[in-house]
Amino acid sequence: MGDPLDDDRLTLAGLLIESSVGLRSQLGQRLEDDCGLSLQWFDLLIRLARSPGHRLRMAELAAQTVLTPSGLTRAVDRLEEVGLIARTACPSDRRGAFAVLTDEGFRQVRTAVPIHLVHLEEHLTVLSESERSQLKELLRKIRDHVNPKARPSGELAPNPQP
Amino acid sequence: MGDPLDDDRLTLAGLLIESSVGLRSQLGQRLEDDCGLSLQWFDLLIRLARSPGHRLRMAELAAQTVLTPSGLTRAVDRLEEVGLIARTACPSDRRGAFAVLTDEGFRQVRTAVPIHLVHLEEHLTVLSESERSQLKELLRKIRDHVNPKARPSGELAPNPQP
DNA sequence: GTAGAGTAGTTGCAGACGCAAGTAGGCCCC
DNA sequence: GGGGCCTACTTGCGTCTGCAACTACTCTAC
Repeated sequence: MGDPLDDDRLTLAGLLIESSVGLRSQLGQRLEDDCGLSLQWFDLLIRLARSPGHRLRMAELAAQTVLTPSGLTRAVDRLEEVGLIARTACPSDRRGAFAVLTDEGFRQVRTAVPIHLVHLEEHLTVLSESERSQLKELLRKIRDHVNPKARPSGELAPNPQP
Repeated sequence: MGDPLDDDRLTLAGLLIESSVGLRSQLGQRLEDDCGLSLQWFDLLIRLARSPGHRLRMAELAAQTVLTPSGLTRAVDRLEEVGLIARTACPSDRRGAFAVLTDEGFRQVRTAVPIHLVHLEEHLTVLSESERSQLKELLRKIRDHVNPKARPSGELAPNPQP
């Protein structure tokens, strides 16, 4: 006992990573099968769908997601190639580019979301309603500490602090 | 409201993934800088260090980690190349191989763990002691549902059910 | 206005991964 | 005891990723 190899915090970090990776691979598989979208694409599309004008600056999108700017460039390349999103120039800053959802892109998220929710629910049945909101708040604390930039519209704001 | 694009469960899944990915990149960076180990290597080494005889079958190791068998093969190749682990034949099944920690490998985990714990603690300060154990139990439920195979020694057993 | 510093996004390159096919060994049953 | 089926691990191949270097533009100070 007292062996640092068995420290509780290692267990916690391990569980966080394992559950996230496991969930991602399960959801990704199902989404791919049922909608032909990778989880990554879905993630990008839904973030655009929730943004005003269905558009977001590249940098903003990169900050919200798991990707570096370089990774985002290629991901957007691929999505553009299949016509789900498009790039448009930013009028106020000619260096910048917007990624904007095409109609087809929006149509696809719209149909994918309910299906994805079914998959997700299958994995969340192990948690009660109150456990879910507990978990959400705990994770939010970690996320905000670990990647504060993701917050703006990474997810909808919680009840704001008074 | 009621828009499925804003469903609470999407937020929850998003937070789980974002916090895990964020944590991983932060911890990986620090560990790399301070110990010269990637998080992946550290993960493999510590799993071996906790196993009887500092050894595990390849398949078991693959199940516990984030890797497919093929990915594990290469990861072990690389670790073998730098002398942190070695492969040994399994006497009872000549198809199988054990990955076993070398002395140097064990020495490196031993010194890396306390450093890693410091890094980890920096991110966990946002949670109280009781929040940590709450979070641990919630995540364990998800992990067990999403990747039951990881359980055996993926982490130490919790208080067993009576 | 223009030099210099900083920022947005893209690309060359090398490393790592997963899938599917391959190899080698175990296991069962006739 | 040997054909057929399964399992453990490895390898070929295509894809994706991040880092660092690069281009193009903006902003500040003079």
